[in-house]
Amino acid sequence: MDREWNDSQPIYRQLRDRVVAMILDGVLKEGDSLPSVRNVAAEYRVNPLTVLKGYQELVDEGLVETRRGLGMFINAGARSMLLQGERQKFLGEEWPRIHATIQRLGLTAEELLKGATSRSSADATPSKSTEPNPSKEKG
Amino acid sequence: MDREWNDSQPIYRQLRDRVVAMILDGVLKEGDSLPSVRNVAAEYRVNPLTVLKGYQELVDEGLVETRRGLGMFINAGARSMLLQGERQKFLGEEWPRIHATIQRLGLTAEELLKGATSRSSADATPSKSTEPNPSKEKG
DNA sequence: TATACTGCTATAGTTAACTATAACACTATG
DNA sequence: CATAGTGTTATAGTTAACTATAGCAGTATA
Repeated sequence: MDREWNDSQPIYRQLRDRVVAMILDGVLKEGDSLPSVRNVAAEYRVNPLTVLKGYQELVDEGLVETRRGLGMFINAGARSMLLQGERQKFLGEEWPRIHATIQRLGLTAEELLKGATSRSSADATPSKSTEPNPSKEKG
Repeated sequence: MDREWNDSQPIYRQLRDRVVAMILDGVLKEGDSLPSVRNVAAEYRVNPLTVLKGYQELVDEGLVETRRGLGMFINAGARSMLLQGERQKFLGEEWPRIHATIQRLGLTAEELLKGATSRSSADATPSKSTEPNPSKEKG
């Protein structure tokens, strides 16, 4: 877990996404309590209200439940709901755009599957040519 | 070109990305003029200032040039600059996150990169199991 | 000169995201 | 009761994104 934020999306949403990731990864199990609003706020140096907002999204999605005075707990079935819902969202809304980008950049499956997970540098030296998609030739 | 916007990113940036896509796709060639600020603003029902802001990003990136009274024109070398820069950005910043998501959802990057293009419905029926990453077993 | 295109600036207002600070309400422990 | 942990609400301020509206400045044509 890095302590930094992406400028391309609001913090509260990134926060929500991290919890989702932790549930999917099994780091947080059903019945577990989420780290407290104040703790998270302190750890990430973020306003408690921002954390709360992220957590509330999870409540609204039915993934998490609040017990007053105790904390927030992951509901039973949260993970399978997530697996289904997030898959659908990803395949339907995100992947098409991503795939289009990949093709536009002339990147190959090989290229992407090579270093993939742990890599965060990037050589930008694809195996093909410099002319990726000479298909459309508008007049 | 659809006339709609994504809530996950500011309009001016999406606008910039569309022009970039058109350059990469060869729809807009070097030397060509961009559609005018006012035209785009009218067509997409968006404020001219928002369009201008998107265009200015392109100018700042050195992809586009302004000729007062005439319009904005795509610079020579814009496409190869883009191919290099966007590849690097994608491989270094976006793909690692995307790949992590794919794995979390129990999907395989291979499969997505193979078929995928024209699909936008989403079945949520991956070839593996329903338990994607049972690696971590926190106490 | 006038007309009609360009990019661009100026002014001003709305909304969403985020912030700081404080206090309230509930639960468990002592 | 007090204490210390939860989530939650209230108040108020900053910033970025977007909007509406108007006008300036340059270019080309007539």
